[in-house]
Amino acid sequence: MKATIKDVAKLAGVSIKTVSRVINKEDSVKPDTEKKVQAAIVELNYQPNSSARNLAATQSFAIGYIYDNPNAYYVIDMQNGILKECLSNGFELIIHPCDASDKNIVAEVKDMVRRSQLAGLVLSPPLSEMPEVLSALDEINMHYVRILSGANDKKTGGPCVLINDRSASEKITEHLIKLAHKRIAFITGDKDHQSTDERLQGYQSALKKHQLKAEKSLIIDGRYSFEAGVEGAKKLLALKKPPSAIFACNDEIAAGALFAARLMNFDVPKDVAIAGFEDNPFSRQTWPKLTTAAQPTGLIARQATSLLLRTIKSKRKGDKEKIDNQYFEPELVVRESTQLSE
Amino acid sequence: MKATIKDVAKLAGVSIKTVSRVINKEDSVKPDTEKKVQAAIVELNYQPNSSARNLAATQSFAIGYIYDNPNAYYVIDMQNGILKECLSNGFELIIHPCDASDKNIVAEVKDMVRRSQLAGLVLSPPLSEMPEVLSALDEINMHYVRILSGANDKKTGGPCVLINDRSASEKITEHLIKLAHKRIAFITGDKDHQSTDERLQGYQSALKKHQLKAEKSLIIDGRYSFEAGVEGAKKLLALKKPPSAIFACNDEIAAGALFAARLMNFDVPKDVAIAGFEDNPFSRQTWPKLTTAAQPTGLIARQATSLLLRTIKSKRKGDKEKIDNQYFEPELVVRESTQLSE
DNA sequence: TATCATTTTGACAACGTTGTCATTTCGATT
DNA sequence: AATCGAAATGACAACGTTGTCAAAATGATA
Repeated sequence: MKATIKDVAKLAGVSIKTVSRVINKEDSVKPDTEKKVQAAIVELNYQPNSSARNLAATQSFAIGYIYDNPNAYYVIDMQNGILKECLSNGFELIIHPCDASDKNIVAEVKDMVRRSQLAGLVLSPPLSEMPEVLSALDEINMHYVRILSGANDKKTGGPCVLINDRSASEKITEHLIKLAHKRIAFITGDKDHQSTDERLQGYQSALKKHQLKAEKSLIIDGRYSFEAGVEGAKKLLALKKPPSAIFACNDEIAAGALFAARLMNFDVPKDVAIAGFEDNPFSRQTWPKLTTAAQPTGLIARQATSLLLRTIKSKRKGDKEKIDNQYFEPELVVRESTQLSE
Repeated sequence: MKATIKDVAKLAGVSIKTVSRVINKEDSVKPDTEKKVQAAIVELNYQPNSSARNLAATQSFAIGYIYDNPNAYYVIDMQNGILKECLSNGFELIIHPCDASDKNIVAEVKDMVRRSQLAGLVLSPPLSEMPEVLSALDEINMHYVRILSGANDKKTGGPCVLINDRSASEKITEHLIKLAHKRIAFITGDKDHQSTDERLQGYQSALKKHQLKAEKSLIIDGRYSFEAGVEGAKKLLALKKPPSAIFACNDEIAAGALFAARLMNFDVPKDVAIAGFEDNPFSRQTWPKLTTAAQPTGLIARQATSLLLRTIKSKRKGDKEKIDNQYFEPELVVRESTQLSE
């Protein structure tokens, strides 16, 4: 039969409440007592009943991850990272797929938070960038951590993990410039995603830094999709003076560009160099393999979750601990789509 | 403030227990009473507290999805499908990534089931095919539903959703045969995955049916990975008499084969046709696009979950309802990697 | 109308934790 | 040794549901 806290208490010769204190890492337990309790826990292979915990405790031990991201690899990496951090802190994860473009998204999020009695929320783009979602969460006083593109802290409720897409974008652009490209085109992602802005700005600032003209006609409005990449690249390569390099806002677009280049008989990278962003696994499986910028999604997820849990715990204790934002910078990964290896 | 069952009871003018009965769809409630209760539930926007439910009820209202599958798209589709079915039945989903090749996998699964007090488990390949996992679950009397490749019911504990990979594999092979290919090669997936067997058998039986010789040298041992596809296809295309078509055990392998063909200056599909399996999203993003077999993963997941929940509920009531297995057959999707569109 | 079986309802004790507050123990200070 | 304050522990009532079993309402039958 499954051991309860009562059994542990009896075996350790202490009260139920003391065991509870040990489980919750409260600090007013003598080291001696704690050792006894821990031993009993191990001996009985005791696992706290999370339902009972959630019921009795004022706040719950579950956080949520709401995602709307067409990139399955990203979601899985995020999810696994969050889960790891949850597990080592005695929290549970409730996942919830959603459609950010749905008009009822705010109600949906609120509903989910209520139904699952969450203690907090991990938000990734595009949800982490939607003011209406954020203010709804602020209204009901829900903790959340946001993962988003941006170099500096926009003022908001909760803590953030910021990905410096702009700087990484500069790196990619400079890599192309170093390869002597003068006419570098850019295909954007969804207009309302902050990452699109950041990456575009990085591209533009790199051009400026190296005194290259940013031609309007070389910037194509796209979306984060393969098809947008195909279309965008087709337009670019059909120009009277086509660009010698295309920097796509993410790998999917870049894969589309690769496809279009092939279609129009442009050799990559000889006739046109192509670079992506995100280091999606398939960026290693295209021909040629894609130059891109890599971010450690799993790690980012873990750190974000850690931030969130710390916020929750500190609020519970009434601490005024300042939780600092975290910063990440994607790294340049050079592959054959821009530079043939020798 | 959040409404409790007590508030609903008061508003509806009945006892708490009656409300509980309505929530749990027990049958001994008068239609009149039920209507009143439902109205009160709606008016108060009442949501049952799942922790309290799980604590009080003998069995829990949570099921688990354990996955070890390198294909993120598959996992996400599965997960979303399971989640939908859970939501509409008042169940929660606990997800748990794992490594099926880990020696401690059985202990890990058991532990997870205990910790989260699950009512049941959804198993997809390769976990759904591991006897040691299944017997461990049988031992602790845990309900589960298995999703796996196979045409007919292997005797086992729980219900199954069976995917007829063999028949789909025959279809692909016959498609190649109809295109006048005589020497069709096959690159296998992981040896210990049932899907590898099934697909290989489908390939072989199609050859036989059309009186084609199954040359040993044209069957290459691979794994479910891009790299295995590259290597396998390299070997095949380096043969003195290379095959005119390659049928890869899944899309990732096929993408690798495509890569190798390009590397060795074989035009696809003119010099060599290539087909995959699974209809992974990226099979539409390769050059040329991959011919493959598509299965409705989300739907499969929902049906499997429905099967599981029915099993759980019927066992609870002591019913002896027979739960039937479900069958799916992937469909042939013809694209440019085997046949140029006109 | 009286009786009985059946259906429908309700009272109350679980379930396994945490929160609150009272009590005990301990060490330092007089 | 007596006193005090702080640290450590414990007793007991929550938390919001479901299970059990008894009570009330209903309908059928005599």
